[in-house]
Amino acid sequence: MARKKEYIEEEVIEKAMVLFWRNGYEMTSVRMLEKAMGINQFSMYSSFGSKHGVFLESIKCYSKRMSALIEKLKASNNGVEGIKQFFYDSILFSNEKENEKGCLITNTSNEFAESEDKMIKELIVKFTTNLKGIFIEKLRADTSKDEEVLAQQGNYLLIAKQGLSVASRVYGQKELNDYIEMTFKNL
Amino acid sequence: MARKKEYIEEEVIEKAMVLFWRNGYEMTSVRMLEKAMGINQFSMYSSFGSKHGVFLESIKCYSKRMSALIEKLKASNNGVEGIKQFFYDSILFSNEKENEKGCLITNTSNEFAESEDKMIKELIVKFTTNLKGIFIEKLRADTSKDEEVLAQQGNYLLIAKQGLSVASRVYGQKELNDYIEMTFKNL
DNA sequence: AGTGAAACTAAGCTACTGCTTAGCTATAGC
DNA sequence: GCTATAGCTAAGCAGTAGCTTAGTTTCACT
Repeated sequence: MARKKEYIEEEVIEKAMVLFWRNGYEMTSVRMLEKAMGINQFSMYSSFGSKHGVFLESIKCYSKRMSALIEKLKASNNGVEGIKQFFYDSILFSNEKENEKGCLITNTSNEFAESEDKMIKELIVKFTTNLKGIFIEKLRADTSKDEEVLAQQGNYLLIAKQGLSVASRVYGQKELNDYIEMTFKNL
Repeated sequence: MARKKEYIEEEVIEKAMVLFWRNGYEMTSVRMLEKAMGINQFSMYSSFGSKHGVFLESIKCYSKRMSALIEKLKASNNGVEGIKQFFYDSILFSNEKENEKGCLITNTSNEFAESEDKMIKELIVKFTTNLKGIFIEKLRADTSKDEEVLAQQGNYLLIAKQGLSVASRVYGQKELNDYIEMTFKNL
């Protein structure tokens, strides 16, 4: 006894996800979402409650899409080779969405670093701890590597993420494949 | 034959720098700058032209303040120990400004990653390539380390900075000292 | 003391933010 | 075919963004 929705929520959220991925949360306005999602602000707010709600669903959508790649990583028996493949797959996913950005969760983690947003933090922690665990497991399983070296590399990764390191972000996404190649060929 | 300025540009820029350092460019409003710098918007605009102008000068100010630490790093003869000291000095500089954030240049590099802002990019590249060069030089000079391992560590650093890595940003600034300690004690 | 130029204050400009609401339209059940 | 209900459109809300400007004050010079 009422009118039908003229859109499918999963479909419009996927479009929102791409936009948030490209611009980040703060740099994406409700007007931009309106255009990209192809629905009116009213529909957006009645479906997802707020801009924040749209963002949360977008992250969940991203997380869901990454699950397939993570399952593939889990299933791989070769430690380092599996992780390398995972990086390639991630880039493929980005290209598919015509997106030059890295990982949406990492970007969000950076943008919300000083924020107290519990729902966002929870989603990030859930995603990253899971993946970190799988990485460690895969690397441990690789008997060809010295554990001491792996530990050091892990710590370097953490320090770099802390942003205290001053390694530049000058290089573009294009050169990334080369870096991955360079890094993993020595492992 | 005119009125005197009631403020010193270097002094108010230092206050702007601290604010930008804490909040980033976009999250710092002209009203906030007005209060922090203790001058009126008109004065701000007549001295620096725009919010962007204030930001550029703030980065230059930061860069200048870091020069002292960089000179100390250059003068050090012990490779890894010098870099470790540099990290500690950086934290000290942050604490001095009652600031929990990492490096302003790194933060800016992240915030302006997809931007086309040439002046900002130029300042970032200048700062980072210089420091990266010094790091490499210092590490090369340390004969106690295997060059292969160093190369790998450098690449990891780059990959992590690219944001493709999914190492979490969950850890706070407080734990950072421990991480530095952990990382360098194995070097 | 009077004058011109620069620095000051405070109000106001337009554009945009996230979000709401009044009024119209399509639909399922009777 | 009528009605209740939910979705739709588009205008508009208050708040804030970066920036400008009209009007006033201070000062070095004559």
